[in-house]
Amino acid sequence: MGRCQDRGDRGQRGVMKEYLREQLLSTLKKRHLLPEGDFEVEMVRTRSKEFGDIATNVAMKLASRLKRNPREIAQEIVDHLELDSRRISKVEIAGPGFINFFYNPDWIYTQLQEILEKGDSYGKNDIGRGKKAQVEFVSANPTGPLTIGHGRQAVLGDTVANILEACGYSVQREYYFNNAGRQMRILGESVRLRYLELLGEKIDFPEDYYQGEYIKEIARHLLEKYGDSLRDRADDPVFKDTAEQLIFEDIKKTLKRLGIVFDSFYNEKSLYDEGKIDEVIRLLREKGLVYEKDGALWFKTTEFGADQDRVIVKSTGEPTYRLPDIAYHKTKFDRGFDLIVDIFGADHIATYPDVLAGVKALGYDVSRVRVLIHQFVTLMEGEEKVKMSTRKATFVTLDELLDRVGEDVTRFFFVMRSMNSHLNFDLTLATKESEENPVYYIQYAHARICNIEKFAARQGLRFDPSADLRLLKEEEELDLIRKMAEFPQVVIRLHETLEPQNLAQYLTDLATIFHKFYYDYRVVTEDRELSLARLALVRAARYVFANGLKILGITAPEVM
RNA sequence: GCGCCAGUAGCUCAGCUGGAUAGAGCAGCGGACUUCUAAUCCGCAGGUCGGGGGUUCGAAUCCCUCCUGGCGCGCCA
Repeated sequence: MGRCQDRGDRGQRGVMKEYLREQLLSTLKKRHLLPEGDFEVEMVRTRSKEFGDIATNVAMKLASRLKRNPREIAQEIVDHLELDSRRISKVEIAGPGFINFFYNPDWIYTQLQEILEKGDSYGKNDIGRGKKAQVEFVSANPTGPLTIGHGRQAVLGDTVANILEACGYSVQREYYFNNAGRQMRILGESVRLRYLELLGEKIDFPEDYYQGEYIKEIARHLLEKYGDSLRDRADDPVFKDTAEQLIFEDIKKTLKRLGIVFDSFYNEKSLYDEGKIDEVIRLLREKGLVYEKDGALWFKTTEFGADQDRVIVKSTGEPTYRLPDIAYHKTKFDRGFDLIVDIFGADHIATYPDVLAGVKALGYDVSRVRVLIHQFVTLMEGEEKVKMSTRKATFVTLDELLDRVGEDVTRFFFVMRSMNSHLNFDLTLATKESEENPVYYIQYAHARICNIEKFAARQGLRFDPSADLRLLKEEEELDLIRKMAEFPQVVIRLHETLEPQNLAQYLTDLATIFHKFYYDYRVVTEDRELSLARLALVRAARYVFANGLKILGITAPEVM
């Protein structure tokens, strides 16, 4: 693991990229083609394999600065470029002036070899080695079951955490909640009223209380446990506390189904109890960043680019939500996280700049914070749009979705699209679509490989790492290796973008190439040596599928 | 009025930070199982990348402007 420098590019492909970049740079210098000022030799992906494995656009970028024909420049570069033929077997000029490089097949085999050697750890890197990261997500107050909307955030957050783990970070998954606010007070009251109803009292249940059936269930639970002894205990915290406890259990159970387990639950209330709220006020006061007006305390967010200052303590003496949020984020820094990821729904788009301004005001390095905003899931019941509200109990729970389409499909569905896009979720089509879900396409590839290995074992053939990989000469075989070799770069890119759909996309592409190979060639043939080489090939593919699916939190079945 | 996100095939969406002929899955049409799993493969059809300007060798991608949809813009959280 020692060879990793602290740069983006790693692995064989990265090494090749650097090699070509250096050779090109020295050729440009030699031919006095290097312009004044900044100039980067850029290596780009090729559109398809007929354009080689990797290309550069330097000739085109130089054309305007040198006022010369790009193809002519490309020709001059190629004529004077000295390359190791063991690495690059062919160089071509194509299109408007691309210089395309073709890897020597030997080089491709070394990439396959690397996958086989690394196995389960292939694709991982140590960008985050020795660093602590925290991902905060879901963070729904325990006022009701998780909905499909929460599901998107839950899966997104957990997948981001998986990505960071694959990059060597030590990751903490945290759930932030508040059990002391108005919402929770109403929750407790809602339960109490339903309890009284069960005791036969006539209750006028307010419209803005929690309407869900689960409130009645909690009330029944109280009735069984305490009988009618709570009838006149209007101020007893037991209503709220029991509701909180039962709902949290429910939430955790749902998350567990998706394979999501939080390392930490952070209660907003503790910020008050431990004096962290007052501390923030004191610090901001010392820095002269707050002032009083109209009986309220204002934070000078305008000094951090906002259009107006914000109230952090109301004239009633109560803090606004901003203050605990800032104090909470302060604890993230104080707890020593090198990378802090916040995942919010689109409705919080306007609040996070205030929070960042707050921690910045306290002297922290805001560049450690990555805020991921995801758009909402629009739930469709056929043509009908369903407005979801926990309060009104017009929601479809995450559990119901899991019952209908299953855990793997749910996870894949929520990360196969960009978080920036609205997700149209037609419930009536969910089950039907799940039968054709692309997640099966990927899982099937993995299962097929497992089956091949079982079949081969029955023929007395087992994966042998010393197989002669040079027997893999077919285009489909080389395509598969090329695609697999991209995997470490994909993970590095995931670390940069934190956009899991890139991985979903990659695995789908890889599965396409694998299935095509499978259809065209048999792994187990009469030719023992070739069979061993192909067994090594599919073993490598199995590693990549399994490693990729693991990051997505999706099972890699051996049989389907 | 202001901010953020989106607008790409009939539908749902990708498009790797400005590259070569814009892709996939559904849906439609036509083919492929005596074979290691047909949850697969092959082919056909489907596009003024919301409209209009601009930047440059080159734009779905960057800038400006307009249109449409979503989410926000509180001494609510």
